[in-house]
Amino acid sequence: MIDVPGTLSSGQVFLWRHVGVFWYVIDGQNILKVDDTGVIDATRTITDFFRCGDDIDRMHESFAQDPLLTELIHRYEGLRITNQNLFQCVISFIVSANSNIPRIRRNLQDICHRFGDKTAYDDIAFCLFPTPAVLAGTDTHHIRECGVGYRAQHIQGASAAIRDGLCDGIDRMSYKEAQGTLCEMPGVGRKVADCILLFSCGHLEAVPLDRWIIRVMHEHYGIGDGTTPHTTRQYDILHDDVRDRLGPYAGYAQQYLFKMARNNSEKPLKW
DNA sequence: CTTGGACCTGTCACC
DNA sequence: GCCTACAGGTCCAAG
Repeated sequence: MIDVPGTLSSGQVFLWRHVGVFWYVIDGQNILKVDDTGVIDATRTITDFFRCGDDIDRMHESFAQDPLLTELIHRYEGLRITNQNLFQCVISFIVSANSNIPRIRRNLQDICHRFGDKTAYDDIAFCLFPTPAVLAGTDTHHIRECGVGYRAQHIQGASAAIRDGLCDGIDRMSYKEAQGTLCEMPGVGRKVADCILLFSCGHLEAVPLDRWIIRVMHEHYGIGDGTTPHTTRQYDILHDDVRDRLGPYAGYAQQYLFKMARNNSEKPLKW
């Protein structure tokens, strides 16, 4: 039903551990306990992290006219879009900018170890993700010690914005409205905003256009020229074309294509 | 509105 | 071993 390891290692989620037959996912101040059927317990609230309500059959139907996606939904059966804690998602993708996945994981783990509360669950030690107030009140010099470089200022600024209520009620905003709100934060441009809109706000029409997807859209669909857009205007134009081509489940389509692109790359994945 | 660069840090092909 | 390019982009100053 749900491909838990496949989903957790698909580049949407960075803070999780595989212990025995379970996976433990750090999701803000919450820790989710997961088995191969989905979330089975949590330290605070059991959330619908794997979006079990999504109509997968209907998504398959919407991909019926697309040979590549039709093949990919079978090859990667059970790959899901996640529904993550907003603040952690914001910081995760600010950290992801101009970086790479192994390093993103290290940076986020360091942030938890330095600034998050320590706790235990099933006799296993964990560090939670820090709150907006804690990171907002931390000097950028100390945030920088987590190896995030110039992103430290963005992390601090975005934390302060969220602490002050910028994103309150974002779940009730339209895609464009929420995008505008998110992009007010330092370090959040169109691509990072799309990650947050898709992985935390439930906007399935959001398609994060990273280097991988831009390459795939050019090579397999003839959309765009394969180079990363440099302006928000160029990004928006490309995003509209991609969304129109992939349909109402464009966010899911993006995740399948991203997985394919990474699996096809020569270098072994470092998870 | 478009173009050109800089930017922390780590890893990894090529010299 | 040493040097360069590049990594799930964003921001800022000029043209």
